[in-house]
Amino acid sequence: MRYWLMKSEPDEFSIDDLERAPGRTAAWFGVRNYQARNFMRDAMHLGDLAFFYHSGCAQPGIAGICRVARGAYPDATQFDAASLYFDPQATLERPRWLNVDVQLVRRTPWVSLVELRRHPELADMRLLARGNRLSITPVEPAQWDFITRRLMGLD
DNA sequence: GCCAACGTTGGC
DNA sequence: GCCAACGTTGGC
Repeated sequence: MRYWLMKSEPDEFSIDDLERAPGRTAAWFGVRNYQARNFMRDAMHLGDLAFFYHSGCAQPGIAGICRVARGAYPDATQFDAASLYFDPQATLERPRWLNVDVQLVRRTPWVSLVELRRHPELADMRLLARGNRLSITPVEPAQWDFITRRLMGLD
């Protein structure tokens, strides 16, 4: 099993939205970056755990934990001409973009970006790399344990 | 609103 | 294949 960090702008889709979704499960749609898509396609598996990270807001940071509830499948919004995420080059036969489904496991004590940066144990987190903009990044098991145990106080 | 950093596009 | 121009991300 692998660990991930998935960014979402709370104005677009927040942890509250996921909590309110049927079965606390929703499609992680709208990823339009090949590297992030390939992570979903090639490396994400059912049951993987991910931090739900709020970006592009006043208080960027981790707000909860979710689980991959369905492996990668075509993102419906690429076919929807009315969607912000419409891609005229995508076809049903040859979809370009994928998404997974995620289910909320739990809200967690909030861990800010500033807090994450304070800890040398997390210095190698992909999220914190200079210039990183990837919306889906891997998290090492040791980093996951440090954040969940030491910073969130979870078992 | 600013701007650094990155990804994509398209002319050549 | 190169690379300049442009668009986007996302923290501040």
